[in-house]
Amino acid sequence: MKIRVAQKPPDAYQHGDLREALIDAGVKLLTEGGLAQLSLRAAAQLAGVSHGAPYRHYRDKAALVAAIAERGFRTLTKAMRDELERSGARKAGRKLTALAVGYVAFATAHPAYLQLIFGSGLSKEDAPESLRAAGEEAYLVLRDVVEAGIRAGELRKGDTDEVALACWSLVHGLSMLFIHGAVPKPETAKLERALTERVVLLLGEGIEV
Amino acid sequence: MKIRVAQKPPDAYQHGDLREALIDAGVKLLTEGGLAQLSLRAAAQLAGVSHGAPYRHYRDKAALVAAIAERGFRTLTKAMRDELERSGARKAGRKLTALAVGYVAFATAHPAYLQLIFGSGLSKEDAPESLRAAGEEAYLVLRDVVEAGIRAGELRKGDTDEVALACWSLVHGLSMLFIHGAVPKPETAKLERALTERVVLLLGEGIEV
DNA sequence: CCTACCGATCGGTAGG
DNA sequence: CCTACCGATCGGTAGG
Repeated sequence: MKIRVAQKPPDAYQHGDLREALIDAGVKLLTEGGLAQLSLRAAAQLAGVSHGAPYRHYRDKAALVAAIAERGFRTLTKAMRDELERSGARKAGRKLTALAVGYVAFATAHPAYLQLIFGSGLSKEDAPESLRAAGEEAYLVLRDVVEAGIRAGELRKGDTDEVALACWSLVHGLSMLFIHGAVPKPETAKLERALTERVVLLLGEGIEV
Repeated sequence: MKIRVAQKPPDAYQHGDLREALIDAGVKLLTEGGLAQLSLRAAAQLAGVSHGAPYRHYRDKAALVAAIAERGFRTLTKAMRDELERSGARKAGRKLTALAVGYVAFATAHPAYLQLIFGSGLSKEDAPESLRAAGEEAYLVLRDVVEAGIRAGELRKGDTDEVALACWSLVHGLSMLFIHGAVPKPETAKLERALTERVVLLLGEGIEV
């Protein structure tokens, strides 16, 4: 005889929005165990439903993955916007620094999102439209700042997308190196922020004589 | 009665070096199907041996993954050194550009390596010593160029590791964005190279006025 | 939304 | 280095 242990989380969703609850569960799995731990079945269990239930809301696993990635983009966009506002920056250089700090903080706080967005088989072609849009929105936060900076004469003249690409690459790369542990990760959020600011400053001023 | 179809590749390894053959197989799996397709069993099949055989050479799956990642680092190091030599660059700015071109070319030619190195659970702590050393060697190629550049007065004075971190972040981020398709990937290697050079130039000269 | 089931794959081990 | 086996997990579907 098998003892049946209650595995349903005490506060699983209650008839409410299983669709959202599954995303929550997926994020949790991702955060705690990485990409390999993300499965529809485990998400269903975490949400307190049977493993057949998710198919009422998602056609297949890829659909849930896309939904999680979409939320990731939205969270990232918000993190950047919040930091931008919080900083009260008015000049392009300061604004870009704020965006960078927001991006890196998001990345190190939720490494699973970046792993999912950039690490899974989600390539741009077969991504659902809403996911593509969420990614585009995040990019536009950066692009707008760059464009305004060039127009205001605070950034050197140049192709807006190319300058934005340089900023994005720098910050994304820094985030990935932090996440992977390739760089000794600063021990406090404050130190992380300071290092991020110095690295961004290098892009601002240039490293050559 | 079951028809037995020959699944052994015609030119699988022959009693030679199964250890190396399994790495080859793993790289192939990774390249063709991404991280999710990498399994010890599939690698064994590709190498033409039974699925129990790999355990004679690798304690577990993680050991094979580490071996593949190590080869990835060595290939990357070679790609950077080759491009550096090929360029004939003598000044730091040109050298850094060459390293960047080599890095990005490696990344887009072998996206699976970067996915494995930076995307799997290989964190710095539990990595075998040889893997850590291979990663360090790749970093030193960059660091040496930066250090020499600062000493020669071709790069602004500053913390060597911090400047190197900025370079690495920029190039790594650019590579990841290319791989993921977040940026419209240049259609030819020549265009990719040109874009990489322009982005690196932005770091060299700075984007602020 | 559940139970029961399918085929497939996996990591790993025993025993030779 | 092979065969045979283990327990586990997975995505997905049928049928209710």
